[in-house]
Amino acid sequence: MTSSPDTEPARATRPAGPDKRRLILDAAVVAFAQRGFHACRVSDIADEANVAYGLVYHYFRSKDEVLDTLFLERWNVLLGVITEIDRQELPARDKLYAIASFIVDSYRHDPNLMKVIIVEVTRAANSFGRTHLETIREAYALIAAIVEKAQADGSFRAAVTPGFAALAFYGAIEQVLTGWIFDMLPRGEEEFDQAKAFIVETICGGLDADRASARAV
Amino acid sequence: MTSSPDTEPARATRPAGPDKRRLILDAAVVAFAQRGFHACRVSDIADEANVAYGLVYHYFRSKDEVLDTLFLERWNVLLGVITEIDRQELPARDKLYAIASFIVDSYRHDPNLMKVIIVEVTRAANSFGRTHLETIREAYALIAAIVEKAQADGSFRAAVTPGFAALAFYGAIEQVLTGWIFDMLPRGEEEFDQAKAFIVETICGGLDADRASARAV
Amino acid sequence: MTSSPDTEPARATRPAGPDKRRLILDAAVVAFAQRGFHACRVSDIADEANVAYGLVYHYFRSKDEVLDTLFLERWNVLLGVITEIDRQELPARDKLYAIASFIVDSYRHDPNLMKVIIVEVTRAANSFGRTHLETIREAYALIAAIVEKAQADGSFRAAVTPGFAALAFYGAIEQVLTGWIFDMLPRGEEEFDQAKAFIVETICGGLDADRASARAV
Amino acid sequence: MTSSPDTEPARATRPAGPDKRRLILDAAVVAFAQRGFHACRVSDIADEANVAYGLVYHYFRSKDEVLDTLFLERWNVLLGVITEIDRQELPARDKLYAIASFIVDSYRHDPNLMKVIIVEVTRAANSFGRTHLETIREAYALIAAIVEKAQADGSFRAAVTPGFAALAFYGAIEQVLTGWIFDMLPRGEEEFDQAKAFIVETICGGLDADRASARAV
DNA sequence: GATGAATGAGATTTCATTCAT
DNA sequence: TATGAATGAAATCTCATTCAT
Repeated sequence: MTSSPDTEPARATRPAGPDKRRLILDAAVVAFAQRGFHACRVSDIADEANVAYGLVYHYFRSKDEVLDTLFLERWNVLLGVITEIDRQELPARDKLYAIASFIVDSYRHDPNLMKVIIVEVTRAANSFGRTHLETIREAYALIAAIVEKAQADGSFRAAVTPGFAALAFYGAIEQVLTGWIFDMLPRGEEEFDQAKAFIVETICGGLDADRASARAV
Repeated sequence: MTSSPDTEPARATRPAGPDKRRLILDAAVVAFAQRGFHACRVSDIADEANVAYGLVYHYFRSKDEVLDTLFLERWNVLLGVITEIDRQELPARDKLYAIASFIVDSYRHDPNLMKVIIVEVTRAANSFGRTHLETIREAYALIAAIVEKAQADGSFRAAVTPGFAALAFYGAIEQVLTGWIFDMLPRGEEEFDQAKAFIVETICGGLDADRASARAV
Repeated sequence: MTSSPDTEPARATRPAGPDKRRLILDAAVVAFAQRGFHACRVSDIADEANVAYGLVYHYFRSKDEVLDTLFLERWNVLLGVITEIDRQELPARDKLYAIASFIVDSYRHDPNLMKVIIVEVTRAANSFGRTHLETIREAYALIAAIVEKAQADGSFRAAVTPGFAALAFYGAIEQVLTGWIFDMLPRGEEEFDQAKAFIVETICGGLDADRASARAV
Repeated sequence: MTSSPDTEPARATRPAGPDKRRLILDAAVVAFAQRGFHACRVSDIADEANVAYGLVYHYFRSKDEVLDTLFLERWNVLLGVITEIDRQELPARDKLYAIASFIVDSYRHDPNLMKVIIVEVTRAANSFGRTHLETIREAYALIAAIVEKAQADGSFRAAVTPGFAALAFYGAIEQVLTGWIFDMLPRGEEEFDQAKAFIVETICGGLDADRASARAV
């Protein structure tokens, strides 16, 4: 893979040693994943991090800010990765594969974090999702741009709009992650790799045996 | 459309007149959609319904039960509709179109209800989603069965498993609804109909211009 | 026995037939005994009586009034019985025995009612006990009068004041009932009769083997 | 007196200074005594202690736990004292006197606490009394053991069983306290001392002038 | 930096009581 | 009489946040 899913930019700007701020963020991922953001008390985070819960307020203004931080940290990595992928000379299909691959690997690497991001942010229409709407959108836009270019150079059909294609593509990914999050789908190295392929295959290849049927409706 | 999205079975089992229970359920949809389940107080529901909030507890054991009721009512309609669609003599692609159509029309008819169901239940991995997991799964299974039969009769390629195809299909739909819910996508009669077509076109037709590239991975 | 413990004066003033008021009172005894006055809802009484709970408010102004009625009904019977006993030509010891006997038989006849009266009224210093203080006192006064006369005629020693003797006597009875109420003491015909004798024996006979030791302190 | 009634073991295990936990317990005694456990809100306790009511939940899991703590603290002192008294070389009558003395002095020292314990626990057959049944029983058992030994060595008559004698003895004490609690009996140094003597005199000496009448029944 | 005692707004839920039918 | 839908005051308990140490 071009980009590793475990890039942790926050660590770079912080001194080595017992970084309590990082400790708290990592603990928050576990705690939020386990109980959900609302049901998770600040003291649950602190317990998980083995620090006094007053310390959480030393590093973060509020419980919300902890989640905001987790989301932005990770989402910015995603945006960077997509941008980087798009910069390479690759067929659109391979770019989409690389993106799916990065997200699936993100889940493989830290399932709790992806669970929190999806459940508590990207689908939370009344709270964090609304707050971070623009940031979330950027990802769709980058994917749409990839599709758009592919349609322009003829490698993708123009049957659907680029924005819609991006939506469907990302939706398929999120749905697969949701399947894992809910224990509805088996997890494992093989499953992860198969999922990447299937996502791209479904969205790019389509289900129809006979493409003639793929007339615009 | 074969099946109307506004079937309301509960109404049939209740006497006519000022059905306060229905009134409360409908008010809950609005209140939950507006503020989210957690941020919504029982008194918000009561205010919306113009009843004393004690009455909510006369008809429902708890705030949870209100959401459970809303979800089950609607999801059972969905399951019935999918079953009905599958029973008809139609190409698989048309069945999928009918399903996408029903869900999109459900949103068109009552966007708040669909918002609540998606945001508070089908994606709420730590609360209601977990509770209703089996019920949610049934829908995927019904869709997967449609794909499976189509693959057996050769109308669909076997590039991906039926379960996976169902996931991607439903994921695309939910993502489109999420786009509307977040005001990221324009809404309107045209957009709704286009979405139905695009969902099916993407999943069935695929993005690739050249199907040769659609080799199994 | 001189006086039967199951006199029910309320019944006399009411018409025969399906006396719902009586039904509710009897149901209240069961309900209060089972859950305690506070934990018992008005609907529990109604359920026990098999009537709608609105009816409770047709016959009684409040939940409190139901308990008040139960207590007064029974306590007035007790006062009447003690008065009647005192009127007879009997040794004081036998009078005390008759009183203990009546109360124990009351418990034998309707343990729930006595439980409610003791637990919810005669020991409830902050609620009903305070309300009915004067009525409760009358019983002690009647007993004290018996002791006083016995001391005057020399059949009882004057080692303690009559009021105190009455208190100790009634306290012993209530404690025995409490033992039954809590399932700390075995219940049964034999135990009931033995209790009557033991109460009188303890209070009148004393524990000391050597009465010489019974000097005033 | 051998044992002081104001032993406060909890204080020993806590640091000096403004012990808020103790403060809350002491305030709870006042508040429970004043309004009764049920009518007393947690905020009444907090007000009485001059702390925010959230602090009550910092130290105790629930309002129930506050009462449980108060009861157990005091009852364990009682059990210790009775055990200690029994260990001494004393006539049974003097042991009973010492016990009555301790309990009466407990009331003299902290009437509110004894009121709460009797009204809300030892007589509360449907709530705390049931919970602490075994603990309450231990006191009766210790008293019964004293009587039993006295019967064995001939200093007490065997007219009644030890268990019954213990019940009557404790019942007389509780009834006297109840008299004070209800303001039915005058309180004062003289009355307290007289009560101790009267309780023992009644139970041990008996009321009968002529012991000949004290035949076993 | 680090701790956790202290605060108090705010949520759910219960249930006595009223009242239209 | 009899019913039970409707009301809403009030109570417990939770937990984010502050702050003295």
